[in-house]
Amino acid sequence: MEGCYPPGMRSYGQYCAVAKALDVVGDRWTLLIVRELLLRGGCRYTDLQHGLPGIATNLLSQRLKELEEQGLVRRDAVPPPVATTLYDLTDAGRELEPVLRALGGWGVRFMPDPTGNEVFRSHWLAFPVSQFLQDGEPDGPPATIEVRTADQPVVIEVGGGEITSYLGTAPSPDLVLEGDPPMVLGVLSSMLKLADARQLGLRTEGSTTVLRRLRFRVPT
Amino acid sequence: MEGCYPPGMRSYGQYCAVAKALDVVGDRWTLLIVRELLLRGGCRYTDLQHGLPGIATNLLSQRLKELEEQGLVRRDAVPPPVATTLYDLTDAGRELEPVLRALGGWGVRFMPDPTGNEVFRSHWLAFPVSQFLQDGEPDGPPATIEVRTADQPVVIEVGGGEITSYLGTAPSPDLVLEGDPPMVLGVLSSMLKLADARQLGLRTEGSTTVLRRLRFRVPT
DNA sequence: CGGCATCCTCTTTGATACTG
DNA sequence: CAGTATCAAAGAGGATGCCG
Repeated sequence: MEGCYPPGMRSYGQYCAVAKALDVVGDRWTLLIVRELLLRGGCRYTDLQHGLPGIATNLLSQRLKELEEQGLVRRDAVPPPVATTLYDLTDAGRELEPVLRALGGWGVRFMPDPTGNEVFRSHWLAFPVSQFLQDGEPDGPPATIEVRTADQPVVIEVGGGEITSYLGTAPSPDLVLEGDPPMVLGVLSSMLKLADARQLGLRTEGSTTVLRRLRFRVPT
Repeated sequence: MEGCYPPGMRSYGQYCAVAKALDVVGDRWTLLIVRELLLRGGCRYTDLQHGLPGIATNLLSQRLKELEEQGLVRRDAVPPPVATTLYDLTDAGRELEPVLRALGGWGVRFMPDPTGNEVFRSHWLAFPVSQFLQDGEPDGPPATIEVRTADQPVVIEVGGGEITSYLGTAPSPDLVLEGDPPMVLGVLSSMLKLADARQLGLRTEGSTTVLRRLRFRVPT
């Protein structure tokens, strides 16, 4: 039942769009590599390794090769003095974003009960923040939240009805949240009350009133 | 890096909604099983085997067990005289439909170039028909197309701006299309001209004017 | 260092055969 | 019909080695 395009390529052999999509991106780690490239844009091999804790290095290199052959990933050689190669998505690869958003939207149901020994990377916040959080007071003044919860600080900007996030620090944030990822997520999504979170070890600096502007909504 | 919920369960160990979703539905065949259950509703083990050509029976039984443990699939015992067990999705499982639609929407790009030795099942048409086809003449009279391309005939009903499909035969269809799946898909999506398709072996009965009402559109 | 390739072990998959 | 049992082959995970 192997369509067997190149030898070693395993296909479901079904004339169905879902099966054909899974032929290309259904292998283990593949969609997470796409997630990394979507969130980071062009980046180096080592950056990918950092964003994919647990992946074996040979597997990452193999997947990148396959993705390049399938036309989802492009490999750009950056000339000296940088002298490295950057990996980035092609248009076809970038068009997987709705798939990742749908998967993430379905997967949020598992976020409230973390196993405790899971890894977290700050830039993973970008998807949920833009997908699930809304500014409940579009006419309110702009406000910034700095989140310190993992490898790098993240800034969340609220204002004019929009919510954006980026890696970095804010010069004078209205609020600083510091604590482990499930707690920070819980507070941002209003699923955890601030008082409870503080009992569990959340540290805050500044005014927490901005949190009341955040509206959590899983798109239907 | 194993979250290791039950022993044998392989997790990415990442506190990320996408990774958590893939922990549950990222294994080989899992999403195709969900596709079958979405398209068929409650059905028997053997029906699933028929809709999943190529799956090993032990793997199907194992996946169903896992899906049941994860709360995506329910197993209903039907009492005699039928005396069988039906598999069906729970609400959580059914909520994967947007994921499958996104995957299918991305995967249609591979449909124009079939490898030739792929399997096709008629009920797989239901997703693409409802997702990609629109009735371009909502004020036109109702019309029916009967498609004979695989294991069972399929009826496509066009009318009032809506397009629906179901397995079965129409008493007096306006048009009958008979040929292999890529050709029928090509004609339905207007990617293949009727004259060309006929040269390639497409057989038709009745009036083909209804085809001009069908609008193919990949949702953005 | 960054960017892999190799080697080895362990797990998962696939094909087939068999059972209540 | 609805699975379980068995076994070979493929793939994943981990450690380490190589090379500019």
